Amino acid sequence: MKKESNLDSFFEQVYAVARLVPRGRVTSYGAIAKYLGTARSSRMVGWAMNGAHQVKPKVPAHRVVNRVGVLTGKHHFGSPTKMKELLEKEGIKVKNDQVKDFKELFWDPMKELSL
DNA sequence: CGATTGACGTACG
DNA sequence: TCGTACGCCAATC
Repeated sequence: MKKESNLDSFFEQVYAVARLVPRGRVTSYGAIAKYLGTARSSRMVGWAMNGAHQVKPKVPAHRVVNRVGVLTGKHHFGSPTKMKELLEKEGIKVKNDQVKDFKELFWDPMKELSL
């Protein structure tokens, strides 16, 4: 069985960065997309997350939100509140499906990994 | 096979 | 400054 999911696919790159997000931190689709050089293909990052649950190891997609810190993909975690629960469990405060202090909790791959 | 949608973001008016 | 339009690429209908 051949698996081309070896950093070859754009999705795998997204998974790699998402997995690098430290606990208690969050990042945005655009940040990952831009880090990969496809800032305009931010949508693809979201699509990649679509398979994040079936990837191994599992990808902490709950730490990935849109650029405003809104849990846009909360509905894809099985339950519309699962994402919020996971974030709060990591110490991240979520209010109205929105991450509090998102700017402070924001984990920029380009800045952290490029440092 | 063609059109539409989708976990977003940037550009333009 | 706020609102609207477009782009991106893949999957689904």
